[in-house]
Amino acid sequence: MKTLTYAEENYLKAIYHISEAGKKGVSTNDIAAAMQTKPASVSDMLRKLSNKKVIEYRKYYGVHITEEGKKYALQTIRKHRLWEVFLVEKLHFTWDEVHEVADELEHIKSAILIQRLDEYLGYPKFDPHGDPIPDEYGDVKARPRLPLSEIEINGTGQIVAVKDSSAAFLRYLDKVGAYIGARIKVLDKVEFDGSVEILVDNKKKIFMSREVAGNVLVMV
Amino acid sequence: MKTLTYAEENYLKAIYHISEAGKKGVSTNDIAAAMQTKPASVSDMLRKLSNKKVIEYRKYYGVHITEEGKKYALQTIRKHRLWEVFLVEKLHFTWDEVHEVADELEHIKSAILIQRLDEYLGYPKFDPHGDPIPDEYGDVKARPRLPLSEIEINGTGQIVAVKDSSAAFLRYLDKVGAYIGARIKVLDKVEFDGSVEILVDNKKKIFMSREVAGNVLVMV
DNA sequence: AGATAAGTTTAGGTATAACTAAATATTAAT
DNA sequence: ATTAATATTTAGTTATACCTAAACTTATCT
Ligand SMILES: [Mn+2]
Ligand SMILES: [Mn+2]
Ligand SMILES: [Mn+2]
Ligand SMILES: [Mn+2]
Repeated sequence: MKTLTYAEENYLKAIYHISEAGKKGVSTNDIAAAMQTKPASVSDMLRKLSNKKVIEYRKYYGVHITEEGKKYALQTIRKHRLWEVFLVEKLHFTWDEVHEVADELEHIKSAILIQRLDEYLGYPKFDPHGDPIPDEYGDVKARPRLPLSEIEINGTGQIVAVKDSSAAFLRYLDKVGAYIGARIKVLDKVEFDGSVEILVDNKKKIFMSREVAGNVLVMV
Repeated sequence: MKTLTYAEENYLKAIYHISEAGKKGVSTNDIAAAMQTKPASVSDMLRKLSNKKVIEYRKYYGVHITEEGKKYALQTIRKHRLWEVFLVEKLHFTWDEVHEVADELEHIKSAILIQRLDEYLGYPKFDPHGDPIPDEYGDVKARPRLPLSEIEINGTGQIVAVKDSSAAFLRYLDKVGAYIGARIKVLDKVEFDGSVEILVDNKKKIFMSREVAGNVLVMV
C-alpha cells in the first residue's frame, strides 16, 4: 500500500477520468488543462507517478494508467462520491454545491471512516450527479446511458446522470425542472439547431438546446 | 480573512492549547514537543506566524498568541470537536478512535459545511471528551470542573471530561466503567498513594490510581 | 523532404515545511 | 562574575509542487 500525496491523488484521478473518456494515451496538455496547471508541472509529476508505478510513461507519447494506479484512482473517486452523497442527503447541500468540498474531503485517509460512511449512507450506488460509486475493491457498476440529444422523437427514458456537473449547468437544470430520476419523453426535435422539446413526468413540457440535451444522460 | 496553511493551523492550535494551560509565553521547546518536531523547525514557523500577525514573537522569549490568532485557533478547534461529535454520534466511532481523523477533517475549508454540520448535530456544546465546542464567533462556554483526585471523601459529582484523551487512557476508562455523564461519589481515598475508590451511578464500585483520577474531570 | 507549428521536456528558480549541525543567547550553578 | 548547562536561532540541505523560459521532439504542411 503506497501512500500518495494529495497532489498525486489529484493527478491520478484526472488521468483516470481522461483515459475513460478517450481510449488512447493521455497527453500532457490534456492533463494540464484538467488540473489547471502548466504542462511543465505535469511533466514533473508524470516522472513521480511513473516512479511509483501508478502510470506507464513514455516521454512525448502520453501516459497510460496501470492496474494499480486505477485502483488508487477509483478509491479516491469512491470517497469523493460518497462524500457528495453525504453532503446532499444529510447536510442538505444542493447538487451544485458539493463538488469543491468533496474535492477536499476525498483526501482524508481513513479506511474505517469510508467504510462507516458508506454504511451510514445505506451503501448508495450513485452520487448526486448520477455517477456510479465504486465499491471498496474498485468495482464500478456501469449503467448504460446515452445523451438525451440522441433519443428519437417519442422515445422515452429516465434521466440518470449529467455529463457536465459544473454549478452553472446544474443550476440551469434546476431552473428548467430537470432532475435525476425524472421520466422523460421526447416530444419534438428541431432539425435546424438540434434543440428538443421533452415532457417531464408526463406533466411538464420543457425545451432544451442541443448543447444542454447533450449533457443530460438518459437510460432508455 | 487570512488563509493559513495546514501546518500553520496546526501550530497555532498547539500554541493556543499550551498557552491555555499555563499563562506565560509559550516556549519553542514546548511547541516542538507538542508538534513532535524539532525546535529548529518551530523557529522557522514562528517567524511565519509572526509575519501573519497571529502571534507576537520576541526572539528567545517565547510567543504569545494575538486576539486574531486566537480566533483562528478556536475556529480550528471548533471544527475538530464538531467532527469528533459527528464521528461518534453518527458513524459510531468510539471516543478513542476519533482524534486522528478529526485532526485531518479540521482543515477542510468551507464555512457552510461547518454551519450545516453543526445544525445537523443539533448544535452540540461539548465533544465526546467533554471539551467545549466554541461557537462560530469563537466563544467558549467553560464549565467549572476539577480533577476527580481532588474531590473529598463522600463528595459527589458528575464526570464531565477527561484531561488526557489518548486512546490508551480512554480505553482504560471504558474497561473500568467510567464514562462522561457518570454520577460519582468518592467512597475512600488512600492517603499513601492517592488512589481513590468511587461509586459510579450508585451501583458500581471502581478503583482508580491517583494518576488516573487526576485525568478525570468532575463537575460538583 | 524540409520547414514550420504544436506539443513536451529540461533547466533553473520560488515557496513551504521539514531536517542536522553549528552558532548564539539566556539561565543556572559555582 | 565566570563558567557551565540549557534553550533557541541560524545556516545549509532536502523534498514536494509549483512557475517561466529555453531546448528539444513529434506532427503537419507545402
Ligand atoms: Mn464531484
Ligand atoms: Mn459527482
Ligand atoms: Mn481530538
Ligand atoms: Mn476531543
